[in-house]
Amino acid sequence: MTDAGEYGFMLKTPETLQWIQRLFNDPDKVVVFHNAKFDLKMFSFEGIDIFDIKAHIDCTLILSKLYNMLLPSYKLRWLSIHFLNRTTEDKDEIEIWLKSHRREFSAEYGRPPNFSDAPLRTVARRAIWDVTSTLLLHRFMKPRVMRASRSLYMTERDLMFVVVDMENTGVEVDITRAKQLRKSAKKYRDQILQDLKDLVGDIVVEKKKKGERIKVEVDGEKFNPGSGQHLVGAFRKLGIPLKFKTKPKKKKDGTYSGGGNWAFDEYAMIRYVSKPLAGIIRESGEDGWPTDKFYEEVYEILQREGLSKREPLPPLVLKYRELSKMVSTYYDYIISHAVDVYTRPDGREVGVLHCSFNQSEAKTGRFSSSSPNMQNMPRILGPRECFIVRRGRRNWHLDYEQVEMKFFCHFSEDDDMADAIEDDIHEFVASEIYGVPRDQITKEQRKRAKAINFGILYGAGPNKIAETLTERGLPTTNAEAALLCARYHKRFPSIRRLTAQYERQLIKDGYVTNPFGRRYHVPKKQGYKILNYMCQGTSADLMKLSMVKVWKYLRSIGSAARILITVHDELVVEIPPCEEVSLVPKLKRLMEDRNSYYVPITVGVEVATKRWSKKSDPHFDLKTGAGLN
DNA sequence: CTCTTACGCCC
DNA sequence: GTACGGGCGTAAGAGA
Repeated sequence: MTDAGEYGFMLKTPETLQWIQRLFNDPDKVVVFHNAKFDLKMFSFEGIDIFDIKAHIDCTLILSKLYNMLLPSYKLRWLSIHFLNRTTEDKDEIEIWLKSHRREFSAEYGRPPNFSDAPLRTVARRAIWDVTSTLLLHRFMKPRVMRASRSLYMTERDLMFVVVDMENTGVEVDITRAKQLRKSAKKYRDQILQDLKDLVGDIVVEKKKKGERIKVEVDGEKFNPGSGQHLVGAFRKLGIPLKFKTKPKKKKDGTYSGGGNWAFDEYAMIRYVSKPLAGIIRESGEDGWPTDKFYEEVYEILQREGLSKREPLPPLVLKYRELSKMVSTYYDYIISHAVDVYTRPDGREVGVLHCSFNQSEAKTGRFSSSSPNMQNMPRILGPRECFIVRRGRRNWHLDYEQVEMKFFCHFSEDDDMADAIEDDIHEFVASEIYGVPRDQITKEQRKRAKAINFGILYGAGPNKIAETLTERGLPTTNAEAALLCARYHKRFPSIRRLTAQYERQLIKDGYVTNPFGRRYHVPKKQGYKILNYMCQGTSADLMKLSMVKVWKYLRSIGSAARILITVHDELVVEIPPCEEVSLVPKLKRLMEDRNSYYVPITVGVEVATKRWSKKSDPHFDLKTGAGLN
């Protein structure tokens, strides 16, 4: 579809690809996509050099997200109906076709059908409706977003190419290691399962059927620690009175649902066992004990303290869950999704994992990551060991230090807090709210102050702060937390002034704007979220800008270094050793901003030489350059 | 097969 | 008197 109203539908052929190439080479053209990243990726797979496009590429998905982050849907269909008053059939013809042909198609071709398998007429009709909508949506969104958030949109637009490049690069994985870890995790998982079966035996399980409760006997061999219902049966059989229920959970739309079932999460389990075992659960989690140590320790405590035979149930269930998760979420996934797999001369099987990064999913402006999610890899347990550094490269982790807390200082403009952020903000706040000199602050006091700092950043109230602390093993009453919060606000009055100011802006305009021009439309009832949106979102936009800067710089000098992943305030770049000396300090400077804000925004640098780890290499000193090459 | 619920990991 | 922010993925269960 063009501005002149011409439209058409093309099949993928060498000729049409050439046509696309010519279009991309024309600096006078503006080419619009809804979710351009997807199309750019497709084109790059077809051999088109998307990083050298002369035309101006726009994305209506990104535009719509910037226009308003709170819309119930960002599908072309919804946006068109809502903003363009376009009409459409109630049903999605292609979706219907896919659904009704799934079985028969899979039987014939051995895979489920996709878009391009649908009848040409259906596909063409839908495609034309889509491109027409996209162009009209562009006419609506572009001027509005350019008025409100011009430079931000330009960053997001450049960022699309960075993301495609990053995803196409992928990360190298050590499949041999993943298989070893999976084997070991399965071994312990099965051993623990056997222990649990022996401990629990046959149980009676309550199931629901059409609103009625039905009792079913479950053979000991069929016991499943992953089932809440089975756990209820097991606890009853072993004579452990059930005490704790799940609480309603907040859903994405802000409403609450769920809750009321018997809870078996870690905190509940800790409260079901005696003190020594609870200690083991906590300590093993904090220090990342190996499974065998945990296992032996549980039984040793049982002996030593002469505890009841049923006591290992909760810790073993926790460990079973953890190991199951490791196997299914991480090891299985890595092993089955690695591509370009080959065996290195040293006998190790390695491959590449191409995960995806979504630059316009999170409301605040942050990236999200999926398939697999690289942003929630456990920090202490096995999975990170599976990610390795490419031969002839080292991975440099550049991370913004305390960046959200720094923007918090920036917005609140509290001089004392700004001074403390570069040292130890939690200790400083502890000293202020406890009225104790900084060198006399205890670990507990600092921990509570830290919880308050983050709690206030996240919009929590005293009760929630008390609850969080208690769950984390530092019992705190509501009154205690309320007192500390009150002292906090008395000592740092600018925080309340700031939130009040945000609330006023919200009432006046319906949104609040961050320093990069990103607007946060927030329901008036949820004003407590704004402070967090501002801190989290400003950090995110700074990172996005940095990624574009870094990527452009690397290209401009023809560097072989590549951006691998981003984890919110951290950027991982793989660099050939010969470039390190000049590049690392340069990237650090590119990312840092020591002047624009109330406090200097600085970047910490760490290097990983073999595996994915933030641990510094003790043989490398950035300042002296010792250890290079 | 799809939805909800519970759980748990990350910043 | 209110109320911790932002994500993703898995398994189990229930209803269709």
